[in-house]
Amino acid sequence: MELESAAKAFKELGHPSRLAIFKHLVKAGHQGAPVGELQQALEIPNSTLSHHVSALVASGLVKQHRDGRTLYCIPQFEALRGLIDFLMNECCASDQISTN
Amino acid sequence: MELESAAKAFKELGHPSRLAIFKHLVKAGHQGAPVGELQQALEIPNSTLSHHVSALVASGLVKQHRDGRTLYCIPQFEALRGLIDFLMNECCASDQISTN
DNA sequence: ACCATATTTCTAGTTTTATCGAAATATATA
DNA sequence: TATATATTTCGATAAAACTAGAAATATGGT
Repeated sequence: MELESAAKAFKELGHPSRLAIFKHLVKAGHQGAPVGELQQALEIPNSTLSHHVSALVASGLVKQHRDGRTLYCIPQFEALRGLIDFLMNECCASDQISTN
Repeated sequence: MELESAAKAFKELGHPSRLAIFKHLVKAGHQGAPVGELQQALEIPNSTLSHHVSALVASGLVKQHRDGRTLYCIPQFEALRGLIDFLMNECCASDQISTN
């Protein structure tokens, strides 16, 4: 993963609401959760939430999938994995961090 | 690590210059690198660089240690580890991410 | 004391982000 | 087609972040 796109993803996770959104989605698992569920859980106004979700989608951390009236937000575990790898590989002196 | 402080750290890593700074420091190892070295390596104006470094210090990702006229920036591997753990523990559905 | 080096603080202009009510769009159902 | 539900887009404002030149501070050497 390149520095630019890693920075972009970190930036999106760098907002408490968006980090909470992403966390919620990850906990929900591979099927994700509807926007409405996020709204109830986090109590953020519709329009504000929508912008935050859009930002996460733009960064590649989330994708969306409509099922009828419900729009599911699906966390992208590959992208998350990419970030973890970035922190571990690109950002670590080899002897500084162990995995245990 | 709490969500608020994780978000704060992610936010700081969410800027290309700061992520590059942090990466440089990590590569330099536990002794870190002087501000001046960062300046030469990244070609960012003094004052701008200084603000970025301050932001990293404020987030806990970097500490500083003066040696004569030289101010060393020391990456905080504990904090980095905390972020990796946050992504792996708080943000992962147990069966989604493996360590290999 | 003076000068050079290293880095920060001041100041100010520009750009980006955050926020959210209200209106609009999309889909489903009666 | 009328109505309800789910979500986004519009529009406008406020707040925060980015940038960098110039001046200031800190330290060390002569």
